[in-house]
Amino acid sequence: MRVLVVEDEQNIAAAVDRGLRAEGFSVDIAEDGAKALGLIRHNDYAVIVLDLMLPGRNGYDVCRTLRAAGITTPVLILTAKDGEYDEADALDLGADDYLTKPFSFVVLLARIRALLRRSAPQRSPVLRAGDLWLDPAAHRCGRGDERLDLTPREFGLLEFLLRNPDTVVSKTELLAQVWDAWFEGDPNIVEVYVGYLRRKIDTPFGRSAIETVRGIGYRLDAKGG
Amino acid sequence: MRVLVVEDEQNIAAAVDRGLRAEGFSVDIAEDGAKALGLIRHNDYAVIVLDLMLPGRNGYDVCRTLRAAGITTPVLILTAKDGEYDEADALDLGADDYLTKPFSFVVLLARIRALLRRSAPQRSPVLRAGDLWLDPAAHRCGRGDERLDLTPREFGLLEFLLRNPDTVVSKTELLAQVWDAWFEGDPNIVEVYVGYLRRKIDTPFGRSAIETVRGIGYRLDAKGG
DNA sequence: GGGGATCCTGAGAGCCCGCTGAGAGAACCG
DNA sequence: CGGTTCTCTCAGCGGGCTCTCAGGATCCCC
Repeated sequence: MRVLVVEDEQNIAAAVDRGLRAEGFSVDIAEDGAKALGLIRHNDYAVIVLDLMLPGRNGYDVCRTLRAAGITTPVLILTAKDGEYDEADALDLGADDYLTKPFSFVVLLARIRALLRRSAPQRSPVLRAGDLWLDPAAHRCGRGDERLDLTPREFGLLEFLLRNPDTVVSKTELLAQVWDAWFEGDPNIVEVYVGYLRRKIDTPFGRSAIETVRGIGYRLDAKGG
Repeated sequence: MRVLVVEDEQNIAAAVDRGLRAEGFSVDIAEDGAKALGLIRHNDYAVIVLDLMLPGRNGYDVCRTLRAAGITTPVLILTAKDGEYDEADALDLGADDYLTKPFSFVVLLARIRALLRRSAPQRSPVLRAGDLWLDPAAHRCGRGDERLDLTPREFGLLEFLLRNPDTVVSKTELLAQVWDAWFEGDPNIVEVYVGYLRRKIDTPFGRSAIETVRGIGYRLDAKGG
């Protein structure tokens, strides 16, 4: 679940970044409107959080441009109370929701979740592979009756695998989708986390839902192993 | 497209029945859990709409029982807001989606459609030559029902041959396509790997899908040998 | 039928790939 | 501010895969 945050104030951007990641989102940050539009063109975001006050092309521009391009990704606008544009304007721009600075992170998170719920009418709450299940909305998962306790990163990894059952996904793809789009680290991190996951969802049950395809990547068995 | 509605309240059952029929579904109604399980055992439903509050065996029981029996039919649970079980529980039971009463028929219909879309198998194009098959996305292959265990290089070779059935491909071409474009080694490697492949896909089955065209290259028989 | 070219195959060496344990650093929580 | 959790790095290891090589088998042409 990827979110784009368009915000030039470093501290706000960093805080939102951290918070959303902790909730299992994959976050990209853009400091100005031009960069934002570039990212939007090449990526498929679930939600865009957009500050109106930006250097260069402002949020107003960005929102109009992407709507004109036929992109319907939900946009949540951040406005300063004393800003040039007020809350009412935000909705006219094509935004789906707005939030006035300063805001609490909890509220932001709630609004984002609301947008996600709203924008995904074809939402299918529970992903399944055999008796293995995961509910993205409730942020829970389990095997049969047994609940599984996963860290955010493990959860994101399992969610992505469950969305692509019986398909081999490469480590590069996993890095891009579950980690960052331009992750520059050691792909070994994927192996490490697949290992963690296996020790939670497979080993205790004597199953093997996650298969290694040597030289290619990993595959989640649609029957749960 | 058959739907089972498990609901004891006559007026709700009748309304849902009427509505779904108008949308082209074939509908069965069960007033209690026991009847529901009986119907499920003998019929193949596309979706099951299940009220949790039932006389006798309740929805909780029904859902767990059919999941335990390995039935993966999508289940949409109806819960009363003040009920014994809440929405969150529904997911643990093995349900795929839930809806809180009272609900509008439009919403119910949308949710059912979503479940149908998701349970529809997203088929990836599978390459075939007779009973020999290879699924590039899942990275699996086999002969008939029997699964074949190939190494990455063997898999790549077979995939390329299957993409060019009944065509003679030279060793140089295979080296360029399956190995590196600028492969500088001994072309004998192709012979070696064709040998490996034959011992896995042909010899055990008494077939000969891969033919040698002396002086030219190899050809894969489109009928699988 | 002989001889050369081509193909097949068994054995084995090296190495790449993926797995895992240990641990550092950062974030979070009381 | 101390403890805990989570993320990520690193290095070692073990196994299987890739590839080389050489000798034998097969084919084709003269």
